[in-house]
Amino acid sequence: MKNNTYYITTPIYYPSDNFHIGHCYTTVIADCLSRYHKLKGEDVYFLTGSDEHGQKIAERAAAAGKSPKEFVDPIVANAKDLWKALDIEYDRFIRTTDEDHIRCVQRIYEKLYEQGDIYKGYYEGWYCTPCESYWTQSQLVDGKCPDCGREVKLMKEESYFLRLSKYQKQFEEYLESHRDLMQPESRYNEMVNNFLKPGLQDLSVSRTVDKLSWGIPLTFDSNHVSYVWIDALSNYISAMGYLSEDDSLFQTYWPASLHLVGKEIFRFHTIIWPIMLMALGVAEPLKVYGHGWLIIEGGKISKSLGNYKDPRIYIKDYGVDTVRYFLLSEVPFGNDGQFSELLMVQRRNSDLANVLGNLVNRTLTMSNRYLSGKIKKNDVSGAPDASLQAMINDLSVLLEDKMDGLRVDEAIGVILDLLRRSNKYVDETEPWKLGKDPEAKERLESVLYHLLEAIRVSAIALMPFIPETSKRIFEQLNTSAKSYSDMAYGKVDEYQVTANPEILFERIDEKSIGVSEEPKAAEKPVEESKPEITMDDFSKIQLQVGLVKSCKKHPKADKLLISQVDIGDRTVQIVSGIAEHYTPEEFTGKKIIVITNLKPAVLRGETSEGMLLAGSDGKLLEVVSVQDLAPGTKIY
RNA sequence: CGCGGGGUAGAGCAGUCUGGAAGCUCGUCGGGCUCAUAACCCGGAGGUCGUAGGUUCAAAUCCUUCCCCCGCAACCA
Repeated sequence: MKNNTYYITTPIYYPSDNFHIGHCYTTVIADCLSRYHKLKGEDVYFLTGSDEHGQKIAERAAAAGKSPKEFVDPIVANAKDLWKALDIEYDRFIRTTDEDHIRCVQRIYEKLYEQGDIYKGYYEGWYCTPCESYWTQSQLVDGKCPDCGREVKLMKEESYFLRLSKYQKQFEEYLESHRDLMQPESRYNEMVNNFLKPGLQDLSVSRTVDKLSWGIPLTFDSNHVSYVWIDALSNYISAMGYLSEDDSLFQTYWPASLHLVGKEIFRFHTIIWPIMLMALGVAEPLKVYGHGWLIIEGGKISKSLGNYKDPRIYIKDYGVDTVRYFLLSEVPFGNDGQFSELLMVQRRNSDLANVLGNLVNRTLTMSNRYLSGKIKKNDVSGAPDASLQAMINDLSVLLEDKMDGLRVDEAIGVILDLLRRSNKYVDETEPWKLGKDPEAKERLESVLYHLLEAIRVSAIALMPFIPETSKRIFEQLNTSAKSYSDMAYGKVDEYQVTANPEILFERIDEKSIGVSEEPKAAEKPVEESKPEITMDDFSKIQLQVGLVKSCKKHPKADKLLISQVDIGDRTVQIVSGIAEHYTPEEFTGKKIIVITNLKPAVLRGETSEGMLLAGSDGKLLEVVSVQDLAPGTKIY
């Protein structure tokens, strides 16, 4: 890597469905950091993309009667359109179905295979045929399947494995001197304690074609395709031409300066990926940042819950910069943040309309009214000038400090501080009074010049965050002093500002959005329906009323309750994952609906002889119950 | 005793490492101003800094107890 390069990536997202505001969050941060480093004059490469292989997409495509590629194409097209709408300036959108990626992944497999870091092995496990699952010795209950309690047999299935274990020690040593690989650092212990200390297991990296066809074929074994992580993680170097005829990008940009990832895939990026690279003899990425999530009304954004709208609706209603600004400012470093339309509008009103927009508007109006829009640099100084000048000149340093630390939200705060100070400066200097005093023309010009400089420098700082707005500000100021080196007081000799200032951000009445928000969230179920079934299928299920006679917590699991349920002719034990929603006391005595002919299962050592009906939206969970029917009554 | 993070004004956070007047943004109440987008500026109210104890001249900050939240892992028929 050359000194002056900056290579940043987002995860490649899984296009089993259209992207939501959570994807936007990661991508907008990446875009912001990318633009910031470009602004500083660095040679930036910004990669994003989609991860298109795997079981789930194969299944969803089959359900839709399409090939996987056909299924994914429109989703990817839609994603690109979304990034365009969000002003995302990426250098490449890589798809794991791209020719060059596939070729690169195959070569990586070959290389690792040839040097013995990938070996053919077997899931050696106890296989339960009816459950189609493997279990380790320790998972077995009385030597039987922990799921269904039946006999298991020792079976082997072919798979290739990546020797993570071989590199464990080497990686641990590397980590000790590169703690800042993991950002925020608080996740360091989490990773080391949970995954490294217990010892790394070799990672299964292939599937046989009869189990999974939608993957990259392995060149040395036509019976296997790639499975998940080598395929997905390699995108960061396949996009750079690693192991290809032209690897100039790789030579220029690798190692990556920053992989931005959600905290749910942090582990793969900070353990498996570095070890993979170690095995390939390739340098480690410099940093991996696991950011928090946007939370909607207490719950994670989720495709299956359908608790989100197409982000383009917000862009259309409020403008791209309102959405970008909110995403960048709302979520504290490494923590989760709240997303709601109301919060977004509030932030737009208070920061963008009141502080920024109004400052620009009042300054331009006075410039035109009192000095016909022509303001020269001028030395007639007054009391508050020095402190404003100091803030203008300090901005780039403060901004750099925050951005280097990935404190994007705090970086915005630093810019807002200057804008707030500028609004205060207006009150301190009272230019409207100076404007009425012919003697004070020089001083007035100096005051307005200070304000224009504060706005200009702020607008430069805001370019990575809200580029469209910065552009509009430069147009209204009619200035070309907008490079990084222009972030200092006094870089413009004379302004001739626009005669017709336009409002940057109209205030939005909060009442106009509060109403429509809540119903709409629930209105839009994105969850796919299950395939049609026949009456025959349904009649296989035996549903009966059950009376919960007693109930206790599962001694070895947090989420499970164990209930003794009277279903008329007998009493059965049912284990259910509702401990977070019901206490044993309040659950006892309920009359519930039970599936009574379900194959018994063993959950953490307790037999469950049925299943109860309950509904959940991800947050609220309610068990279906009846009033008057007697235990044992059949439900149709 | 699986591992980790956190509890500071109605909301969201900083301050804790390196002990020394409890701070910022939003909201709220009052005042000012009139260049501006009901904006902007100033001021007020609002805190047992989770709890109990300890160290110290001095504790949000250091030590110990307990309580509560959230992640990870496990588990969710």
